[in-house]
Amino acid sequence: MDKPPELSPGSVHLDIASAFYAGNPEIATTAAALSQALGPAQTLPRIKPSSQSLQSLLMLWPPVIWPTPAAVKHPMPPPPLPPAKKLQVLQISSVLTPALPDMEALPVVKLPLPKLPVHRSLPKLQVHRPLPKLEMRKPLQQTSLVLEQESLKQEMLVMLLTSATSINMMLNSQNRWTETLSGSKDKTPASIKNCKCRNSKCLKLYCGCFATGRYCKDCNCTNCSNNGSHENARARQDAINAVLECRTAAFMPKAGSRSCAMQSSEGKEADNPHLGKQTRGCTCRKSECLKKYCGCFQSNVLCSDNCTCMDCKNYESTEDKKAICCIAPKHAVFVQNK
DNA sequence: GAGTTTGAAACT
DNA sequence: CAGTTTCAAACTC
Repeated sequence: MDKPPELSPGSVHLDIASAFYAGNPEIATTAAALSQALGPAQTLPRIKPSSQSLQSLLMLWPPVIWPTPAAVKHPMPPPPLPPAKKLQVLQISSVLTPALPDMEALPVVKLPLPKLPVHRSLPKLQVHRPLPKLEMRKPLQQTSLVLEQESLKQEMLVMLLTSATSINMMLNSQNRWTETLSGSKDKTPASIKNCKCRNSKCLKLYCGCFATGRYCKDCNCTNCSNNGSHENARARQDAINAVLECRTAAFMPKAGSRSCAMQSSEGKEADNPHLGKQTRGCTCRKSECLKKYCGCFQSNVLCSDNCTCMDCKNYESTEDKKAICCIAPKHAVFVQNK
């Protein structure tokens, strides 16, 4: 089984393909193809969680949906790929159009072009002619031209690149992601979209909106301070600071999170390469990791060695798993041994 | 829709 | 760092 690429301590791993595995199985195959085409993964410069660099950390807000451990550790066979949706590409692209010219004014962290890991088990991309040189910061209009002119595979490649560019922009924006996502017809589950927080003021990770870096909008929460209003801006920023100071790896997907106290006492993620990366796993006790209580199950990934769950049945070839897969095809996508 | 169960986050 | 409490989502009826 392939292991995830070695990362320097504290570094941030940008693996778009796996990210899409976790969040958007529909284009998992394309992600795999892109991984093949682009080569091995690269890491972003390490960011130390010092107060001095807090501003830099904040530029990573809101969080990017990172690959879960199982998605990285167990490259999985891609699900059936639906027909390419050109309309989707256009929707995503609209985020980058001059309709939002102020995006250009945002501070930009110059990130190396993310080279994605090669998943050996994934199908090889059949390229009949050399692909055009990929340009991450290529203007959108050029990207669209390529989209129209190239073959279907290249079209899907561009779609991923566009998404990758969006991720890049998200990394450089604290609020734009929120605005663009909430304003678009994203596919975020309604349960995550609309929180019902009562006591946390939507400024703690209990709140799904806050935890995913979004403002509350059309939620049923009470006493909300995560609504983007001017008077709450400071409180929200303080909450973000507090969480980031506690855990630089906060807001990564559920998989082995450590409590704030635990992390701060350990204090040195750099000494432990398993902290601060996509090493979070579930700790389920009663759900057998077959219900949405389980973060792994919810993310459509199998439990991994990082999990400390009990009576886990969220692994390949479990009869219970198969049964649930039949009932809920959504969760039948990724099946791998623990 | 109300009440219960669950696991993560927060706290001690 | 282990144990407890709080919290909100998932689930059941």
